[in-house]
Amino acid sequence: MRAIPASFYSGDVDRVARDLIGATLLVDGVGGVIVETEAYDAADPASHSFVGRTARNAAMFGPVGHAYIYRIYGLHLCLNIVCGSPGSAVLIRAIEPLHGVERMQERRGAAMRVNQLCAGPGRLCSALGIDQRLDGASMALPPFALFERVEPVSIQTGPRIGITLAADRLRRFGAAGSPWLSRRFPIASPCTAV
DNA sequence: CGGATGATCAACT
DNA sequence: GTTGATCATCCGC
Repeated sequence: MRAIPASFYSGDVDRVARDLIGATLLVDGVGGVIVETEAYDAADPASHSFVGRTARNAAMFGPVGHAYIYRIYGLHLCLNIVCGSPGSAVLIRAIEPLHGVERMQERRGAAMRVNQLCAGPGRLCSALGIDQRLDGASMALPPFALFERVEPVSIQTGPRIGITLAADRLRRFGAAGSPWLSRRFPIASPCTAV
């Protein structure tokens, strides 16, 4: 497996969000293959960075390839990877659990169904043991590890989830037909092979 | 099953 | 005081 270099994150955020589908994400050896992402940037009303740099979103304007982690709805954490244009990032929404599934189950509870372990940004952070202190940390250094996609994937596009502003933009990307998605894509949404 | 609800934090008005 | 890039649980079919 080839580690993802910093150059991977330059250029169009949507392209990065697409290329991260199929990549392998590990936190302290626990993780799997990314199957769902969303793209955000400073020109996007739905993005935290739309209002400019603040204390919370500072990482979004920091080094490329680092993590932007924030708390949502008072309880859950979400993991983003900072991209080339300032204020842009990719939200990691779901992965296929492959490594350290036992540790994930310890964290999420044994009752949790395996296909729900990492299906959603909050669940994913919980299962991988991500905490807010990792905000701003490099995705290329421990405890993180990121590896490039090896197999070709069919990628589906659709509207982002939980968004009210700019809800019509198709900036959610997923491995077509994957059983590990947080939600199914609307039928007849665009699908491209990569 | 599907929809409603409450949990609980931090940024911003 | 309000509002979220959410999730687990409860309740009604």
